Formats: sequence, structure tokens, C-alpha cells
Amino acid sequence: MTFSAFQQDDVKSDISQKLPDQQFLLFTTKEEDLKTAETKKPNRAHEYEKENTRSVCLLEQKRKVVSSNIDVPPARKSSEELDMDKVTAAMVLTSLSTSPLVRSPPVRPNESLNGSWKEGGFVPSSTSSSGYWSWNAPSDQSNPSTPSPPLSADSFKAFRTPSQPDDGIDEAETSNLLFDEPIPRKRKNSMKVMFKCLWKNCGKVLSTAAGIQKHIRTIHLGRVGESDYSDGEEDFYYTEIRLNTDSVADGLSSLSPVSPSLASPPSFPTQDAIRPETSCAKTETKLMTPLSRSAPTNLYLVHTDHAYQVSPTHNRPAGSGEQKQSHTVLSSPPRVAFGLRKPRGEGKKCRKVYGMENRDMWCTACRWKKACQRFID
DNA sequence: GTTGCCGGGTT
DNA sequence: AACCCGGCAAC
Repeated sequence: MTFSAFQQDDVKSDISQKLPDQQFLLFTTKEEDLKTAETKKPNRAHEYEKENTRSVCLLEQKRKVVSSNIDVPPARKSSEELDMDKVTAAMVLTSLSTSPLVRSPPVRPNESLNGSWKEGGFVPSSTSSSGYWSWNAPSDQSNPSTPSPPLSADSFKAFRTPSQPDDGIDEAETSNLLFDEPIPRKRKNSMKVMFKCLWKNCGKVLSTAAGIQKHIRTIHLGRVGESDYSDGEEDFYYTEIRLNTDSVADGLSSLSPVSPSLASPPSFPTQDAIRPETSCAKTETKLMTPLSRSAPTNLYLVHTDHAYQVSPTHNRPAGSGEQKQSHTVLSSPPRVAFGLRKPRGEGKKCRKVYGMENRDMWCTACRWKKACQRFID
């Protein structure tokens, strides 16, 4: 999936409305956030493109992820939108990316929106059963002075928080260097930022991120005992809203109850087609840091799906339990150094009990010359 | 020699 | 995963 410049509110809104309901967008400048999102939603993490500090990630299942100072009002769900397939969505986004609403970046405007954009390729995934799209970006995107087409300088900055926490590198400054433009500081003083819980039938609004996190943690995630500890998961369940201001805020004010069918946290998706390694992560499985601890205000994920909460079952191979057991026993008696077997069990085993002539009565393990399952020592 | 079963191969 | 077996060590 590809996305281009979304720096204007109407464009964002448009995108929100046209984006398929099963998808949402994550805009972030932090690779870490992408990883976190991917970690949190391994089944959803779909595709991302990273270039320098810029990243775009399309995640499935929810409409959008709102980052920094961008808030997208929820689109009303219509049957038409529901039926919109991924291809159509891609076309919409493609057209948006080339829409005149989107200002061209200062550098190589034509090429950025047409040339490289097309060269980048907009390729449907041939292997994905879900019809996911992947964006094969041009390989050479390392030059900061020539931002890649899908993300214009303007658009990218539009998704930035006016003031960023210092992670060692001033990102605002970095962005400034990257795009050679002043950082927009619009609306900085004109709005009140609130944090809205997106849990189904909740909608609690608090004035602080910490407050909403704690609320989610304790009320919805049931982490009472560890109310002070956060692994960042709460970030998925609240969003930033702005009050008292312009159209953006107005749009957001109607954000609230997201379509229950889509937004209800306990809903579990059925499709599980995408593996993190093949999508967002791109095999980049370094340390997965908890969600946006380092950039708590940079990214707000509007997303209430709990699928990732299900703790991964430790798929133990069938039979390995018994095997493991026998190995555990192995270590209990004093054994001489290494390579020695466990002492033979004293009890009679199938072979001895039933005899060779009744081999069919043996337990399977005995028949296979494995450690007896029936007469365990 | 008999027994238990590990390690590894094949299907 | 299910099945099979060579081979080793304990008995």
C-alpha cells in the first residue's frame, strides 16, 4: 500500500473516508513505533516503507492510526465502503497521492509525484491471500534532500508533533534538515488536547496521556496490580483529540464512538494471513521495544482490536512433552559428566510385560523404541 | 543375551 | 507427525 502526502486536513479526512474499513494507517517518523505496532499487532502489520526517519505503515483491521498532530475524523461506514476492495483502496490512495490537494514537495515536484512514484511500483502482493498491497519503493531513497514521492516534505511534517521529546536527536531539527522547511507550528496554542478512550462503550476522556493510559490499563486491560507499569499497550486504545479549535477539532469531536462492529476491542479477526516478518518487520527482528515509550506523544494508535493480546501459545510439538519429561528425569539422578544416558527404568515396560509376541499391545513409544509412555518410571 | 530408548532416518 | 530402526548402555 502506498500513501503519499497528506498534509491537509481535508485530504486526511478524505483518506479516512475512503480507506477501507478493514484498514488503518499508521504514520510515524519512528521506526520504533512501527516495530511496536507490528509487535502489538503482528497479524495486522501489513506493510511499511522506511526511509531514513520516515515511515509509513499500513495496518489492517482498523481504520487508522493517528499520529502526532494529525487526527482523522472517523468515516461513516457505508456498505459501499465496506465493499470497497483493496484494489480500489489502493487506487483511491494513489489518486490522492497525486491529487492537486496535495502540495508537491519543493524538490523535484513532478518526479516526486509521478516519476518515482510510479517507478516505486504499486504492486499487489501475489502471495497474500488477503490481497494485501505492497509498495516496492525505489531502492535509492537515502538522499535526504530528495524526499521520496509518497511522502512529501509537507505531508510528513504534518504528521509531526510540534514538540518532540528528545531522543538524543532533535527530530524536529532533523526534519527541518531533511526537508529544508520551517516546522509548522499551527494551532499550537489554540487547542486543548484531550485523550479519549476508544474501548467499546467507554469513551472516557481524560486530559493527560498518563491518565488515559492508567485508565485503560486498570479498567480495560485489568492490570490492577501493575497500574504504574506500562508496556505501552494502552496506546492502542486511546486517541488524542483536540478541542476548541478549527475544523480539524470539529471533525474530531464527532470521532467518538467508532463503529462498534469494527471498534469493539474484544472482536477477534478471523484472517491471519500476514506474518510480521514478511510485512512490517521485513525480517528486522531486533529488540522489540514496548510501544512508544520513547515517543509517547508522537503516535496515537486508534485501534481496538485485541487479537494480539492473546498470548502466543507455545506450540510445543506433540510428544515433546513426554520427550521433555524423559529428559527432565534425565537430569535428576547423578550422572557422570556428559553423554550418558539416564539409568534404565526399573519398572517393566511394554516389551517385558506383553512380550514380543504381543507387540501390538505395546504403547506406541515402545513400538517405536522410544521411552515407554505407558509405564513411566 | 535382553531390555530400554536415544538419535536419526524415512514416509 | 507418525513411523521405523541402528546402535548403545544398563541389566
